[in-house]
Order: sequence, then structure tokens, then C-alpha cells
Amino acid sequence: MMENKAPNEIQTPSAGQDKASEEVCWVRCIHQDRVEEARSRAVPVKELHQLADMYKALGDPSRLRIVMALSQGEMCVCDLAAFLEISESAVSHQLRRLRSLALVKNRRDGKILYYSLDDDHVSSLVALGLEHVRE
Amino acid sequence: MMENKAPNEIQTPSAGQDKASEEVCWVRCIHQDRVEEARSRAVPVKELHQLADMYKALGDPSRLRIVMALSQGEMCVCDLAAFLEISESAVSHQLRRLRSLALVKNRRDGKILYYSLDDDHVSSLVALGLEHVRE
DNA sequence: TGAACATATGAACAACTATTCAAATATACT
DNA sequence: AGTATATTTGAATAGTTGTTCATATGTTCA
Repeated sequence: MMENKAPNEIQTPSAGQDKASEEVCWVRCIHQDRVEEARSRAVPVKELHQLADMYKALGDPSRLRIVMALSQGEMCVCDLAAFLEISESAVSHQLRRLRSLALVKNRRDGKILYYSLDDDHVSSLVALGLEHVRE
Repeated sequence: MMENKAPNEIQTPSAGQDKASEEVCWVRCIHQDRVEEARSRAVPVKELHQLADMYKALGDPSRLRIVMALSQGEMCVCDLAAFLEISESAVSHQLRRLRSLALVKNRRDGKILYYSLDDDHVSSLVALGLEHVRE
């Protein structure tokens, strides 16, 4: 049709060094004050990604079921595999990810590794999430 | 030696119809009681997926930033695009997903659509998550 | 009516992810 | 030593996802 370019061309600041504290509103924004307010309250990037990674970890049905199962007590890998009806290898992969995020921990007893939740925040999170879903 | 819990047998469930279809404990599981306990406490599949979808939605940095920004008040699409420094189309796509999960809602005022959080659970979730991350 | 604006939508593509398979550790028992 | 169990790890792959681009829809105002 008519447009051959983006409406209201992005006014990229000439050689603007992005990322850091460059607060150039490079697109038209209607409420610049709110944008800056949001920027000033934004959490550090590292925390943001940690948080996102945690939610992403809980965002998979298999991992979520693992966490829910563990909220009732520790279980070993083959128990979880039987519960989830997926291979033990798959469970192990998921547990590794959950462990790297400090969501679960394990203890060894002989050949068996018992997994459990790392702290209470996790089950609180799930409980709160269920509240939202069930409302 | 101490606990000889009769580890297992690859046992086809004798009374084997659980709620779902054919559930067979096709792997050895060491603590069958715990597996069954977990099964009995498991939330319905639909709720499980709703919950997972919600966490998955929060598991993306862009969407998470949107939610965090909106927890301080409503913003329109172009504000959010300016804040996130991504295209308005991308923001719109993400907002659609958040809206389909009842995490955000919008109201129209003329040409402008103002987005805000749908309920308080969302910001509580994020706050609780931050607690975990920051500990 | 039509231009301009604000947002939504569909398609496409790269990037990511969850699972499986095969092979590797690690521990216990004989 | 060796065998069996319990779990981990790496590679490969099918499936999913976030963004961009192009276009469509809906609204306001001249």
C-alpha cells in the first residue's frame, strides 16, 4: 500500500551507545515519564535473568511435576521417572537444571541419590501459582 | 542393610486402572509408595498445564519486564516497546500471550490501549520469586 | 473520505529446549 | 577382579518459541 517504511522512522541516535544508561527514547512513546519511571525501578539485569530462568524452569510440565512431587518429600531418580513416566535420563537432565538453579538439592545414600526441594520459596511459589490458576 | 524395603519388582499394577489411561509402572521404582503418594496428590492435568503455561510466560525476560513494569501502573504498547527496546509488534505478541493467560488486561482510550496486571497474584509471584533469587 | 496513528496478526526464520539413545561414572555386592 | 544397580553425561533430533517483517484492523481527526 502506501507505506514503504516504518511509520515514524526509528530515530536511532547517531552512534548511540545503547545498553547502559542511555535513555534515548528511540521510538515515539506516549508517556515518557512512565517509561523512565519503569526504567528507574527496573531490577538489575542479572537478577532479571535469574528470575526468568527460575520461572522458565517451572514452566515445563515435567519439571513442574518434579517440583510438586518433591514438595511432599524426597524421592530418588527412578521414583520420579516412574511417577512422570519418562526415562530416568530425562529426569536426570531436568534435575540437573533444577539443581543448577538451586531449586532442588540431593543427598547420596549408597547407590541412590535422594532429591528434595532446596528451600521453601519453591513450594510457596507453586502454591501461589495454583491460587491464581484456580480462581 | 538397615532398611530392606523390598526394592521393587517390575510390577504390572494388579488393580491397575488409575484415572488416566493404561498406567504401567514400566520402570523399576525403589519406593513405590512414594510414587503412588505423589500420584494421588497430583493436580489435574489441566491445572498442571495452566500453571506451567503461566510460569513459562513469566520465564521470558521480555515478558517478565513487561509484568514488572505494569506492576507500577498501566502502560500502553508503545511505552512498553520504548522501555523494552524491542519493536511494538513484539510487545503486542507478548501482551497477547499474557492476556490469554489472564495475567494482564487492557482498556481502550481512543487509539490507545492501556495494559495493566489482571490481578495481584502476579506481582506477588514476582515478588516471591525475587526473594528466592536474592537470598 | 482519507490520512495518520496505535495496535494486532500471520508467516517465516533463527535460536532454544526436552527428550531419547548410547555410553560413561559411581557405588555396592559377590 | 567382575557384575549389577543407580545415575549422569554428550550427542542428535524433533519440537517449540521469540523476534522481525509485512500487512491488516481499528480509531481519531482534517
